[in-house]
Amino acid sequence: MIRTNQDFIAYVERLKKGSSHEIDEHVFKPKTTILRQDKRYDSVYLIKKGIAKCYITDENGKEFIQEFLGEGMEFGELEIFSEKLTICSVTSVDELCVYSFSHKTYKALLADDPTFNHLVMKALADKIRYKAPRHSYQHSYPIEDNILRLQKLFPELTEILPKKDIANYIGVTTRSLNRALRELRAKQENLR
Amino acid sequence: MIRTNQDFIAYVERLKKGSSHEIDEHVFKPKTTILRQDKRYDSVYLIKKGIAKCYITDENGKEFIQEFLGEGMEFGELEIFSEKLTICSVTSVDELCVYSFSHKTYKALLADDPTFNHLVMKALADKIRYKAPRHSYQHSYPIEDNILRLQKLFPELTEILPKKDIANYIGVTTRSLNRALRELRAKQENLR
DNA sequence: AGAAAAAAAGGACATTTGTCCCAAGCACGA
DNA sequence: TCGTGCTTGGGACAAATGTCCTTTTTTTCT
Repeated sequence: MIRTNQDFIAYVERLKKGSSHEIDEHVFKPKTTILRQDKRYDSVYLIKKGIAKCYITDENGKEFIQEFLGEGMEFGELEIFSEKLTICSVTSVDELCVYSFSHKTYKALLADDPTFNHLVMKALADKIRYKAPRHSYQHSYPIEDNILRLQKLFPELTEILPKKDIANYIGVTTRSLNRALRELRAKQENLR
Repeated sequence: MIRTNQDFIAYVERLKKGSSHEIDEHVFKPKTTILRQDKRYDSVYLIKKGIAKCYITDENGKEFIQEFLGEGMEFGELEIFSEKLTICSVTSVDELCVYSFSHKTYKALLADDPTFNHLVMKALADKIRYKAPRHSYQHSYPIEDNILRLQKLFPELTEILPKKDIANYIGVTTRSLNRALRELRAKQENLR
């Protein structure tokens, strides 16, 4: 659920030391919104440390969380390829350290550095691979199954995130999430 | 809903005429399954003409349609970047004409042809952009709204596709789709 | 520390969607 | 041309989820 990409971060750190490219560093406080849906930006970010949530808000104000980004994941890169507005808002969950590239630098790297090019391409492909089964799974299984799956994959996450985020990630209301959690607890009582 | 990419097809046709690369052509009959989920393949396909559906089947046999691919859309390309199994099955809806590249050829083009490289990258980025709001929308709105949206975007599609596919695309059962359609009809009666 | 705001939990009820059926229409192959 | 098997349409009921609201607890800010 929290996605990472060690290869990418390792390579960018190497690049930055080489210092032939301008790569900046930033630190954002928890709960800072870095990208806002439907705006235009001129930077691409790569997460060095921390967790960010990437989400869409619809007209009714409902949030739908696309993914949680961890070390080595980038955001703001889609706008390099089609000169459009950002589709997702991105907000830091805890303290977030990032590397940032201007569009200019990023494009230059894509064009001149085959390794970088390949890493970006792979990262895009992985985002697609990741999303496909996820939405399918969420549709096909009851909330309880989704919770169990999540708790198995990221036991620690339930501690960090507010219930609302977990609900938005699964795509249900907080009420439904609570109900499901209670039923799970009841079942575990019964087992003892 | 049926996605296309004219730039890509135009460029590949130009490439093929140049004939320095091996690009084959294939025609598939309607309802032919070209890729099967969880198998391994050695080709990438680009649609020249026709429509294909791209879907995931879960353990219970439920299909969830990811997207409908039209002219200029590719499939089987994700496996170039991570040497994994295919995540989606792909089946022709009507007669389907495709160009096909061996992985070897495709990789060579990616490495040596910057225009091709850029087109592929943009295509990947667009797939991500496309999926994000779609799943969010489907979750947040009732079936009726999803149908109306679909009918507005692709009035012809309702003719070509069996109801089951439309339901699978929206992510509901055929029963629910029918119910929603009937209610829509009733509402339109009332207006007159 | 104390007030205000946000998060968590859950009751009661409404609505949506799914499941399980059955029946009619149509389509394609033996 | 006659079946056999999809596709379509819908009834009846069950289950899941959402909405609205209230209460309690926790966090945050001054």
